[in-house]
Amino acid sequence: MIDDVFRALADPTRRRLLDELFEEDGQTLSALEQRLPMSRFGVAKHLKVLEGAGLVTTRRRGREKLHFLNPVPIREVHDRWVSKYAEPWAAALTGLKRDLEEEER
Amino acid sequence: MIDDVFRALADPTRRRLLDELFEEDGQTLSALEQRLPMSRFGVAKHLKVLEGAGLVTTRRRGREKLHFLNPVPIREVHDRWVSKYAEPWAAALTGLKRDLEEEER
DNA sequence: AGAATAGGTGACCAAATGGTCACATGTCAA
DNA sequence: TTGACATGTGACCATTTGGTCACCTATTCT
Repeated sequence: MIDDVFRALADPTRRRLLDELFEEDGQTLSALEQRLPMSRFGVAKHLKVLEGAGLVTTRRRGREKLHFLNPVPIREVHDRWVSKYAEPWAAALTGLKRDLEEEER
Repeated sequence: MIDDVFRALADPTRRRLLDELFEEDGQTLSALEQRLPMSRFGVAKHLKVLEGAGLVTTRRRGREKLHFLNPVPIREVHDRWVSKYAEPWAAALTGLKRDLEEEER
C-alpha cells in the first residue's frame, strides 16, 4: 500500500503529473499528454501507476477520462512516515551526543 | 538532488535500513547486515544509495564504517513537496467543488 | 608476522521499469 | 452511418535495478 505510493513518487515524470493536476485538477489524458515531452502511451502508463497508488482518482465523462489529485495517500505518508524522520531533531541530537561520547573513548 | 531522495525512498529495503538506524544510530555494515535477510553486498549497495541521497552519513572508526541517519533531506522533502500536497485540504475541497459544478452542466 | 575481521570493487544475472508502436474499442458529431 | 476523436491493450525493446559472488585492501589482535 504505502509501498505503492513511494514507488509512484520515485519517478520525476509522475511527480510532474501531480504538479500538473495540482495546477489544474480533472485534466484528461490528452490534455496532460500535450504538457509533457512524451507520447500518450507513456503518460497513460504513468497515470495508471499513480491511480494504482491511489494518488490519482478518475471519472469518466463520455469518451474522456478525467484525472483528479487525491491528497490522502501523501497525507498518510506524511503522518506515518515522513514526520517520524523529519520532526525529531531531538533524536538526531541524541545520536550526535552518543556519537561524541563514543569518540571520547 | 530531491530526485535522489525520492528514488532512495522507493525501495522497502532502504526504508527498512532507515528504520534500523532510527532505532539505533551509528551501526556498522556488519551489524545492519545481520538484521536484514540479505547478503552484505546487497546491504552495502543500498547504503551507498542512501548515502548518495544524503539520507545517511558515515564516519570511519578504524576498519569499521558507522552509519548515521540524516533527517535533513527528508525534512526538505516534507517542506518543499509533501506539505504542498498533504496540507491543503482546502484545495482538494475546491477541486471537489469545481467537480460538482461541472457535473451539473 | 600471520590470522581474523570489516569493508570495497567489478563482473555478472534475472527481473522490473520506462518508453514506443500497431491495433482495437468506445463515443461524439455531421 | 461515417468519420474523427479519446482512450485501452498487448507486444516489444533498451536501460536500470536488486541481488549475488569471487577477489582485493585495510585494520586489528595475538
